[in-house]
Amino acid sequence: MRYEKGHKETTRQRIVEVASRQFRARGIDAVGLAAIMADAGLTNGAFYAHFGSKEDLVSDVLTSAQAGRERTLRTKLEHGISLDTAIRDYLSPRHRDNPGGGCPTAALVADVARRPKATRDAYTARIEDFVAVMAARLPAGSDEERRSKAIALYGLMVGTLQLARAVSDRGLSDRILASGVDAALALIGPSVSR
Amino acid sequence: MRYEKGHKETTRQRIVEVASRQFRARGIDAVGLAAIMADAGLTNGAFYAHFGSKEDLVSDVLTSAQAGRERTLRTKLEHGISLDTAIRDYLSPRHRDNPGGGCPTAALVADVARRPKATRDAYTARIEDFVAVMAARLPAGSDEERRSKAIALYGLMVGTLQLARAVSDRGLSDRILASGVDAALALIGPSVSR
DNA sequence: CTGCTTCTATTATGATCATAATATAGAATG
DNA sequence: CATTCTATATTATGATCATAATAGAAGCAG
Repeated sequence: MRYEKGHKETTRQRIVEVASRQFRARGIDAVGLAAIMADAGLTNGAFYAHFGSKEDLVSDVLTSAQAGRERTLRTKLEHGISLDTAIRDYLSPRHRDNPGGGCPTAALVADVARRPKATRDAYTARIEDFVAVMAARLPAGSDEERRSKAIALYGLMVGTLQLARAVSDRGLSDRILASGVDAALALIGPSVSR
Repeated sequence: MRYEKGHKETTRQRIVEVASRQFRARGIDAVGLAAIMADAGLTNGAFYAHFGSKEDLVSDVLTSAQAGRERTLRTKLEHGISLDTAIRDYLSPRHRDNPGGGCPTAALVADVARRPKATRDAYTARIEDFVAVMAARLPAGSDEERRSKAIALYGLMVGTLQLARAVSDRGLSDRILASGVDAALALIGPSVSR
């Protein structure tokens, strides 16, 4: 049947959103197209009306999820929320316990490293933008120094969150998060609004 | 046919080693048992003479790989290699370009977070030991302070290496590694042998 | 040197995978 | 109002998945 115009775009976005959540929660390779489509209220075969391949979807998901994260961070920072607070939110039990709705990089970096070049190209561009947003908020230093610090800070946050998620002992996991916060704040140096 | 005693244990170890490399290189879910067994010079069905399930193998691989890493680090440190050097080795292009032979945590943490409790329990114990080895080499501070720093340091190293691997731009990747080294050294503070 | 035992191979299972061809409903277009 | 167009459904493809049952070959115990 033919649907009202705009329907296809809506459906496509729904597929991306559903896939985004499932990929982050269960890993890219662990999620089949059938599961994604069923969750989007469609069947198997409808997938190829929207994407050329699963890899195309993966690329789309990574791009939109990371761009969404960047937008959220920028909005927060523009509304006066400190970088310190953003770091504490990132390394919070709430974020740790919600991988499906959380940072796509923390959930999928290792997976990204194994994907074809086209996918990694798209991801790389989003990472550069994201790091730039963080760097702009860092106190003191040359542009290159701030950029370097932002990169390491992001690496610290991503790695720490992943460790906190992997470990099965709740107490240890909490301490991992706390250690990450301490180190992150030490790394960015004395900030105006602590 | 019946083989000389000890043969089974040898074969089992070979399976673990092959799986360890493949898991780190391609991700746990992306590697099938058939590929592992073929690479070990055996066929599909021989697997269940050695392991009860794929998950048992995963648990074994994580444990042995992380324990191996800890042993290597401890040996290095005991032979007078500085923590700084160990960090530089970890965040080197060589390590980045050899995921299959590198740190199992950098390659598989996110995967571990999605595994059943038994697997995560085994992994958690290995991580605690690993962090203890690092903490023992940190300068100054109380035991708890050193432990906290060691955790964050490991998180920083893991996350940075992952970012360097995911990004498709070689120059950016190199800069990510360099930023990670700078931040790591800053984090551990002034050390005796820089 | 015969027969038991054990490790591995062979083969089979049904499920699920990504991908694709065909079918159909119904809105858009004339 | 008839026709064309298209988003989705249905169904099928062959590959590969983890797991399992059966078979066979050879070291070792008697």
